[in-house]
Amino acid sequence: MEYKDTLNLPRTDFAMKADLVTREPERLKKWEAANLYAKIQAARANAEKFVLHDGPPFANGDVHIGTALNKILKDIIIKYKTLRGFSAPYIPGWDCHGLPIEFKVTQEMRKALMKSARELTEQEVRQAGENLSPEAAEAMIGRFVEVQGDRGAEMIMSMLPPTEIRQACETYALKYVREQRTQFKRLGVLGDWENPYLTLNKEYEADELRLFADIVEKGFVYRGKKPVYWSIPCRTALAEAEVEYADHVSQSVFVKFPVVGRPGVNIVIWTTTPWTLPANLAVAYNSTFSYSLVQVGEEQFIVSAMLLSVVAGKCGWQDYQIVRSLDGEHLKSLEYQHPFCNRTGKLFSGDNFVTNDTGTGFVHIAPGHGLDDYNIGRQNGLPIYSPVNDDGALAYSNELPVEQQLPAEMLGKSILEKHGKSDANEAVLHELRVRKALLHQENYHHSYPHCWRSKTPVIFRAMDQWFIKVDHEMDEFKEHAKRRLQPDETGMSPGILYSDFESQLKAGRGTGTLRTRALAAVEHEVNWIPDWGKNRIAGAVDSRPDWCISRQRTWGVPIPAFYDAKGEPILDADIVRNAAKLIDEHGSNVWFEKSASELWSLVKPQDWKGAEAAAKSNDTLDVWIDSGSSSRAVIARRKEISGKEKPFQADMYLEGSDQHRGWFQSSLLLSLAGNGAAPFKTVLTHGFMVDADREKISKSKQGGYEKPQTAEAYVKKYGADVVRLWVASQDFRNDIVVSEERINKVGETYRGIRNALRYQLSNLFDFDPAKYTVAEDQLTSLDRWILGEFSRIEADVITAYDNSEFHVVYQKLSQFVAVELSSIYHDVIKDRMYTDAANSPRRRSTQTALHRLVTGLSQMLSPILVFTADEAWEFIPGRPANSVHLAGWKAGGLTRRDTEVESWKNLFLLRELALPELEKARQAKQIGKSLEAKVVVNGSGPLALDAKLNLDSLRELLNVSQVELTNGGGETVFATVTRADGQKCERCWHWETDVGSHASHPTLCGRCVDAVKEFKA
RNA sequence: GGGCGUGUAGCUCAGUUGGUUAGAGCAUGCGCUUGAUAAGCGCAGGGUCACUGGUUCAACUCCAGUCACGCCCA
Repeated sequence: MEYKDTLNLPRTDFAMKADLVTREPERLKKWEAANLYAKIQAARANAEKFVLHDGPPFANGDVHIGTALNKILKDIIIKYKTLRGFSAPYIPGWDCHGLPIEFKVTQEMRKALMKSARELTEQEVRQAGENLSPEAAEAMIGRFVEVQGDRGAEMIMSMLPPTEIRQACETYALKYVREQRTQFKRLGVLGDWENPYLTLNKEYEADELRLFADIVEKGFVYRGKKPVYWSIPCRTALAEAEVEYADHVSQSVFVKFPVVGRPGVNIVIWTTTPWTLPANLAVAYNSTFSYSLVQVGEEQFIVSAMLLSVVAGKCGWQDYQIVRSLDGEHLKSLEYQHPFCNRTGKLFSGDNFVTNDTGTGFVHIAPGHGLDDYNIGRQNGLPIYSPVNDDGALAYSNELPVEQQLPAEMLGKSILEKHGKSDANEAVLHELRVRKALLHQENYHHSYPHCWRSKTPVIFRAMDQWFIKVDHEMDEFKEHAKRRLQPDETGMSPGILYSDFESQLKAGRGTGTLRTRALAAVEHEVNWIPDWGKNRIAGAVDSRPDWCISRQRTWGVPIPAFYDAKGEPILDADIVRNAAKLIDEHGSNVWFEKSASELWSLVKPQDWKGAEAAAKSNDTLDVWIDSGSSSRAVIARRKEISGKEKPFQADMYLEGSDQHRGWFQSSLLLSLAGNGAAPFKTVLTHGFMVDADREKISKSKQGGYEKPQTAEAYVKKYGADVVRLWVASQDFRNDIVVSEERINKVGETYRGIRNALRYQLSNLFDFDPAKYTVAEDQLTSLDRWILGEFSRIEADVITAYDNSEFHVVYQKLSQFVAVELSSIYHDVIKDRMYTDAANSPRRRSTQTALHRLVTGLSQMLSPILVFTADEAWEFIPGRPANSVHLAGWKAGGLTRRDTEVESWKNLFLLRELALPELEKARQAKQIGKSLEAKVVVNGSGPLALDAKLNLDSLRELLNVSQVELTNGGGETVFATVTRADGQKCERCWHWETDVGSHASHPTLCGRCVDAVKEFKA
């Protein structure tokens, strides 16, 4: 008889090799077939809710590894909360509108047209314009014939109706929604993937406008001017992404501005855009610079001290003398006369853009023609004056009285350059020369923004835009509250809208403006993790200008505004609500399809007393309004996640730290203005992906090798569970390192965990918990020890999960698996598991512990290792649910008596004494494996007493054949090692003195003889 | 350039209110085992706590500055 066959060696089909790349997709299919997400929701139907609201990624391109990180973190939290018994539904979303998509789509269309424009026939162009009005179609063909060739594409594009572009954008966005959805699912993220929220859905658009209507109603929205990029040939405003920088030669000029009340004294200003001088309203200096007043002939000039010699050289000042030096204090009180307009201006400090490396130390300020200029203008109450018309020609503007504006001979002069010169520039320079105000002129080479279509230099030009007023007095809107009595379609009633605001007023907070109210909410009503997030968003809110919400784009939600015959804007809450209803039915294309008069008749309120509309607005809303409206369009709307008291409020938002200025802020401001309170209770942020050198991964390194940036690349190579474990392994509040080394290390840890699970499962092959479970007080001391340790780990892990410190979960669990389990418990129990009789109490005790351990471990791991934990779960005998993701958390550890804990502490002290001795014996070739040894514990005292009382446990813990005690050596306890007595038992490999004394089994020890007798093949 | 962060062994993390020779796991090297075996166990090596200066009897820890990196602005 082969004694080996009488052992209870481990058996399992749970594979050692993970093979995640092929196994995970199979499990995914299984989950989908079983409708796992729906089952989980049903199982938690009546449980307390936890709502994590998904920030929508942009529906463009493959899922980036950083986006995957975000989704995985969200999924870990959702799965953990579910595990702990919460109802935690997850509704994923996508941001679908916006310039990047429109840009890409129109570029593709343009490319296609470019290719074929040469071969297009008039017939084909006619067909392309089929849906246009007859006049528009005629015009299109006319222009096509006129510009046949490459430019034909441009023209056809410019004639394309917005609905066409919008249709193409929608198709594009939906394609990427589908692709990204597949990629997100592959990561193991469970959610309502069949019903995600899309900002292009008509229901979403309608709810967004309903929120907007409330904001309009409360008086937050106004029309004002702001400089935008303007392309003269294309007669359109451009977005940042449509501007490309190219070398350009500008006219750099020094101009003298006479100081009022100081005859002969002049400031010398610098500009590279002379045509903006008619719009000059101020001059900026740098308060940290020193300035010099210099005498040149009859005149005196003020310039930066540092730049004086350069300026003098350029202006040809032969001998000049410094009269005195001046600083910011002197300058801020000065007033100057405009060189050719009938008005004066003042000086302001502009330290962040007035430099000392070029120019004169004074920069001319035209608030209607530059961003720095605009900010200076806004800060100091100057009009945003832009005397330029749509054709890019100088013109009167109604910000200033006509008599203060530019000389009549400049009117109509074009800014557009031809052969490097523009009429407007020439006219201004001529005027300056005539008035002897031009001190110096030269060519200036620099990088300047150009229109991507026409390749001409763009100009900065202030245009009318819609704004949300951030310093709007919020108690003004109490009056508006009385107007609305019925809840709107989003379920938001005036009571909800205003009650919270009232309570804030009573608490002494939130009076004043939207800005101060937002800062109060940031400070008192939202929990920011990590806490510096609070500073971050407070800084953003504190410093932000009014929110410019209009875009001159096609792919977005239309602003349902009109203009009357005089061109005055009409924006009214009821009109917006009616438009919302219309869009709810037909989608926002209706705004682009129907004429102004048709729309007006559809949305005009019955009791309308204002002016009649003559034209409709063609602007769309900033996309940050889209995603920022999700508190209404998603949280309040979806029954499964809407809050009880505040329907629009979620428990948590979780995004990258860049969203403090982005989505967190837009959501907060819109919700405060429109809903009355913050949309989130807790905001959790994570850092960004960086490579092994801690630089951002998009940066391509020397040598040209660029790291894969899509989630798919990593999932295909390592499997989703390893990617997820890697996400969990690092403190995500800092930056996350993505490197081969790191992921490989995590892969090692994964294998360690998987192997521990496998070992436990393989020793439960004959364990039926219903039959063999041993009561807690009957468990062996060793099993009680490991379950006690497990209890400690459980508590730590729960705390770590609750604090969203997944790296602590990772550390605790991986170290527990490596130390307490693998190197101690699993190693020690081999002996009893393999050699005891199958049904012996000692073996069943250990199986009871293993069963509890593997169940608990699978559960604790399930939020992170979503596939592996579920795979292991299927092998657990008598498991309480079909999937690990369906089961509720049940503590697997136990609490031990203090005396027990104390004894075991001592046993481990003894182990620490003995192990080095065993190692020495091994090095000396006295023994090989520990079972060949006998350990003698010498000494007396409590340590020795515990050894005496737990001799069997100690022997197991040391994995030796014999442990003996002697009193020699006094108080100090020490261990000595010798070879074990007796002979090696063939079956259990222990050295025992009774081997040979059993006639039937001469090579076995007594314990094995008994086991063999009981053995049933 | 400004704001907000981060910087502890090769890697990922601990490190309490300042208080012994700064810890853990993994990885590495050397052994043991061959009844978890493309596994398991043991032992060992490895750190100017980014740098500089200051406070203190004492600094990884507190203060100031520098450098590097990230995010957001300009």
